[in-house]
Amino acid sequence: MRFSKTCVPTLRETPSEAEAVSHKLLVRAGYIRQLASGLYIFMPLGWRVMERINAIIREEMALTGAQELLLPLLHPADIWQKTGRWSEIGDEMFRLKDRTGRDMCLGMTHEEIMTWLAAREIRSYRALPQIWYQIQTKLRDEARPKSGILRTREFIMKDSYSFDRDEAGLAQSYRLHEEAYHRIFRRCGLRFYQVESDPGMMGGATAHEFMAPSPAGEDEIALCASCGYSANVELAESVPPEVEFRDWPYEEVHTPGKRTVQEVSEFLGAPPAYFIKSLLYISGEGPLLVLLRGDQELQEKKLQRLVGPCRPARKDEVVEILGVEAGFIGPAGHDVRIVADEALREGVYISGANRTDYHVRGIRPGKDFTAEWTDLHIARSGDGCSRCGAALRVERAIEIGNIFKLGTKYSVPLKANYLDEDGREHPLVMGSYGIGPARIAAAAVEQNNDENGIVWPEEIAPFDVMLLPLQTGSAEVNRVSEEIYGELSGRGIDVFIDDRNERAGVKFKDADLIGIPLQVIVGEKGLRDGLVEIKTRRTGEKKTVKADAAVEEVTRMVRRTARAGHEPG
RNA sequence: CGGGGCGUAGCGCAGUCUGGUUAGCGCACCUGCCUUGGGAGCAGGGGGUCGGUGGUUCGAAUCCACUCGCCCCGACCA
Repeated sequence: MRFSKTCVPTLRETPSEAEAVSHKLLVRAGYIRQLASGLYIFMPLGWRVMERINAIIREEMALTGAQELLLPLLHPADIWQKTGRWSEIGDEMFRLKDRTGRDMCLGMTHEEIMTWLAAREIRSYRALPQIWYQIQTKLRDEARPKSGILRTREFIMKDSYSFDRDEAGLAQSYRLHEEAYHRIFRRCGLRFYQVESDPGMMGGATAHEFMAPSPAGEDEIALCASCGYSANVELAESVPPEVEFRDWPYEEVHTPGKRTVQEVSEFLGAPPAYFIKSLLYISGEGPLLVLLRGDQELQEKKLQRLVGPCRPARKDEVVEILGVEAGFIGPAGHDVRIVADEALREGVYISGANRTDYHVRGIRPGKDFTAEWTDLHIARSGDGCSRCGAALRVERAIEIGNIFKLGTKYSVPLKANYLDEDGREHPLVMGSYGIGPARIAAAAVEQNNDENGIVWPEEIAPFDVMLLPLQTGSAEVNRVSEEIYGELSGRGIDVFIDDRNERAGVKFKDADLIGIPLQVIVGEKGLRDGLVEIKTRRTGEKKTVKADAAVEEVTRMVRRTARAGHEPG
């Protein structure tokens, strides 16, 4: 392809609204343009990257035996009503009416429609298992689109769905996806982790996320380098640092106006870890008291998994329910349900005295109060791994894929059943599996860039080679360039030739910014000795070769990286 | 949805507080000369309803009200 005939609007300056590195670079290098908040246009180079990613996904999905199909993105409401999600999901679903007044929505995901299809077309155990997938646009009216193409309101997703006769079959389909995802992300050149995740509203028990570490990510993951434990911090378990307790006797202390752990800690001269933090929450089943060590934070997702949807109590509710002002709540003497973090099981603590302006020192769990013990705190870097005790590391990461065991959550309400050998009817056991190609692209840029621009991983770069004829006025430069261009193209190598009538400096800058892995530089200077240069974008390394050997050498370099990318994970 | 910031040429910005020439600068764009291995130079040129609406005023990019849009933090996120 020729630069002069392609719309690649590179920018010298960073657009002011861009914050994330990938956003800045993708806009500057002419890959994407924004239409409105959370709505992006993929320019020719950007779309090539997406298509290359999708091609990898298709190849690897084919190896699982999955079949590609395409579903509508405009859905009738009644199917979503049958599974209950029409009412469960709030403003995040785009809703509309057709001309006859029928309620419709734009697909945020396709469990309902896939299950609807399976209900009609799968009858027998003989047809199982099935894996169906599509690469389709999804629409979600995000509360806050952000970071360029990392979180948008309209985005392309590869979503697949497995249908099995039982849990064992589902486990197999799940495993096939795990393996395929590892191959896909590896080929896309990403550093990533597979972590345990919260199944959330998807239902089912098991779920994993694929996370590409990056400061631009929205999630945090806890990792153990020693035993390999890895989980989203929403559910990551950890053992907070141990504390040397003091053998305080039980006594009330006057703490006038000191409410927060921080304030009382300073006032009494005892570190926060010696405190019990008491938080009142309101759940569907009534109030509950949540206890944490003073140096820990509550992970609300963990609490919600235990007690269902809940929220912090208001100040007036605290007084009404516990009979004490917030700030002086203690764990003892209440008849509400009490849940406490594991870290509090042992020790001697200070906590509220359930009396304004007083705290109690010398509280002993088990003796002075009882509770349901569970892991409720937020895992932090440096905490001990709950499996092996080694130090955990917490990193920010971009979610690039997820896999869920759904079970029969959708097949039951949509009556997606099959008949077994004995003619008995059973619901299909399902899984669902997503990948965001645009997030792969963004994560790849986040992880692969330098001060000059993008450094694409080989397999997802828009082209294999960027060819730079430095002097378009020179017949010799043009002749050699066109020859190389033609021969490489003939060998199936994708070449982008910068045939613009620009100065050499402009071409170098744009080539580095755009980030194609190899640059072939054809200039008058080199040609005087019959030489051209091959530059590796990532390392900046340049090698000089005879012009007539360039095609061979480039072919060798491209094939080598391509092979490396295909190695199984 | 709460908090903060910003809307002036394709991009990046100044001017707004303290109203008053023809609204300015850099980059980009067009023409010519010159130059040509890391975003050249000189000369000339095109491009703006100052986000929108309404108000105050002799006079509004500038002051006031409303409104729309975009970004960031948080809440949210099958």
